Amino acid sequence: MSNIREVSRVAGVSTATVSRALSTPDKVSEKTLKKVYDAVEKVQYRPNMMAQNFRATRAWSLMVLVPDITNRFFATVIQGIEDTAQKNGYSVLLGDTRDSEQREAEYIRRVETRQSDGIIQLRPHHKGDPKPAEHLKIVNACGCEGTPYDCVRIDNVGASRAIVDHLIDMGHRRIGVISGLADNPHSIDRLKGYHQSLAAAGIAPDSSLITHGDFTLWSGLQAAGHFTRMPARHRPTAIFSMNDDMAIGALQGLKNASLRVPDDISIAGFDDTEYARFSDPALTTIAQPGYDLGRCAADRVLRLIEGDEDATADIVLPHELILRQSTGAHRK
Amino acid sequence: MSNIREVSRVAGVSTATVSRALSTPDKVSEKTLKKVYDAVEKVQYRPNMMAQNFRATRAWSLMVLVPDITNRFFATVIQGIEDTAQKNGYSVLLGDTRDSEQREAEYIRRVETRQSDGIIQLRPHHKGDPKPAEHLKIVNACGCEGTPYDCVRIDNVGASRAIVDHLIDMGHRRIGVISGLADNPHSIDRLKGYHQSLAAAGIAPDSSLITHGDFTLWSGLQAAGHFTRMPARHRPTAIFSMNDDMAIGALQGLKNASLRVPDDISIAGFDDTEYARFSDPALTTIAQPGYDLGRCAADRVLRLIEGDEDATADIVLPHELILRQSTGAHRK
DNA sequence: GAGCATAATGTAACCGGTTACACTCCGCAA
DNA sequence: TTGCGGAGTGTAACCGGTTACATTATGCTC
Repeated sequence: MSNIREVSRVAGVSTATVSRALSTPDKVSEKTLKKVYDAVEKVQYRPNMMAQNFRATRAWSLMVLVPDITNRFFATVIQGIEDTAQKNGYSVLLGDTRDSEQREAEYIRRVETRQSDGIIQLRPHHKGDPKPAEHLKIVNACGCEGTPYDCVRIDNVGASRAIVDHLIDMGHRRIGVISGLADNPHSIDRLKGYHQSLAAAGIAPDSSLITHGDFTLWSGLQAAGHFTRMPARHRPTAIFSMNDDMAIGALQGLKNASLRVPDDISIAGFDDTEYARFSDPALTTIAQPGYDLGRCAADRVLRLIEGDEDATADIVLPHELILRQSTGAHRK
Repeated sequence: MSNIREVSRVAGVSTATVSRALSTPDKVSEKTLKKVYDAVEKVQYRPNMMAQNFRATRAWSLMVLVPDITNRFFATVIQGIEDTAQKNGYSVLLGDTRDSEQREAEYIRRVETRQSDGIIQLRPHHKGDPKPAEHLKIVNACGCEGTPYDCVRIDNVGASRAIVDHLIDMGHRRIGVISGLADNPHSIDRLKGYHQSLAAAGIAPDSSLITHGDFTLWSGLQAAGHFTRMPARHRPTAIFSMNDDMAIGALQGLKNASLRVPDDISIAGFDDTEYARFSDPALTTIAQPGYDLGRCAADRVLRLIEGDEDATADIVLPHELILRQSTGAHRK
């Protein structure tokens, strides 16, 4: 592989001149410029980025820590990150942590050894999690209220309230919940919104109406079983699932039990992934601006890297209630 | 940030000794080892990977070129790649090309500048595509027959034949196809299998039964329109969709037209993504070993990088026909 | 043509590691 | 005592760029 020395030899100038010709051409005379370009062409020179980055002590890459890359919502966030990174000359290093603390630690170690300049974390920050080291440039792209570092998010509590209010408006009073894992901050915030809505409507909470999944299709199917096995008079007339996948899984469980949606029971999701539009019936859900969350988080981490920012930011993007056919009026 | 010189100063040894203590401890005396470790701890030393990699002229990263990261099948392949890369000390650089030639070229340029050591391409190699430069370490993880470089794939022709044979066995003779774009090699191979099956059963092909989408849910919905608008006697009694997403989209289109699946019309998909199991009715489909495709491709590219291989490989992994409820016997 | 400002180029240090080679020290055999 | 071998360590070159500083070339004014 050719290097800058070879170019300088062929062009008959110094390496400094070659470097300048390529990075600051206005500082080099026309004549020399031509000699250099010809030489570059001749020896098929491509600058060695590793050398450049090393010299500049900048890796020009961002590490994205994602719990599960096959989750379509996360994938959308990553698209937003990637586009922004690309636009600013950064690469995206993928860290699929599979929800494993150990893998996450390994990836963070890579950042400490300067394989990348910053981190975008897609897992929400849990209460018990240690605060990341001060020197790390890190932003959470799917966070919750109270994240102890930079965070881009939606108002989970409010979004949850919006969807539960909608169900209450339709006349439902026994509203089931398919939550995520109990210690997941998204679960906690959305459950909070659920309880706020019930309280505002004067509905007493009933813990038997709350069940937990892990945000997968399968766990939604299982969760549906919790409700279908209940005696009909105890059964909720509407279900709020904390993501679309679990709602789609639950849809199948309800059908297996011969419950019609929304005639016998309503169900709402969260995220508004494409599949929510294509399920049968199409899901009422909360649209999260996944792409924008990624874009904003990437913007933010780039500013941290450039050193333009110091105060911790908490950016809240708007969500939207999407009404489709999976929710309907309560029938006596 | 501390560097090796600082460690050597604190430990009272040379940088060479520090380097050896960390990479080849058996070449250093116990006493010195302790001094070095203590110093590392004291100054919180983390080796600078950029320097190491630069010196070793090895980036320890693989570039994955993926047409669309939100596609669940691709995401699964990436998981296979990532696990293998991680296990071997490599990082994965994400290149979401959005099917843009220009973006792909940009990413390949990064490899030429040695930002990463190898490429895994998820887009199939098209007939007209230029053959990648000889010096690139590149493997295709979702290729087709005839890829002019290393390739890991399934037998698309055979898989397609398996699913069309199944439809024919169920008594169908008018079998529609929702293909991908006409120039996509997967479309070409799978269409080839379709025609082989028809020929073997003595069924004359009918070009009005073939329509094209772009592998998205929406295009499947549109494609369904092509068939539902046909007069009933010309309409196919079964449809083979070249991926699950289009099949799921089509499912909705068929329902909108009050066609019952599989009673009035059968439909089969391809890929066996999780959603295929959760659609209503659940999709008959071809299971592709996505994770293994990724794993094999990563293994292969690592061998290329290590220089262990020279001959071009064409690795074919097994597929499987998954029978579910979306296909049924043809009714007169 | 001298004097000076400015443009163009070259020299060499530097980024932070690794490693070939040289050197010292020590034990042991002759 | 001398010679030898091997273990342990240090010195300095090197990877491939960038850039501060020094030097030379060029153009302009008087």
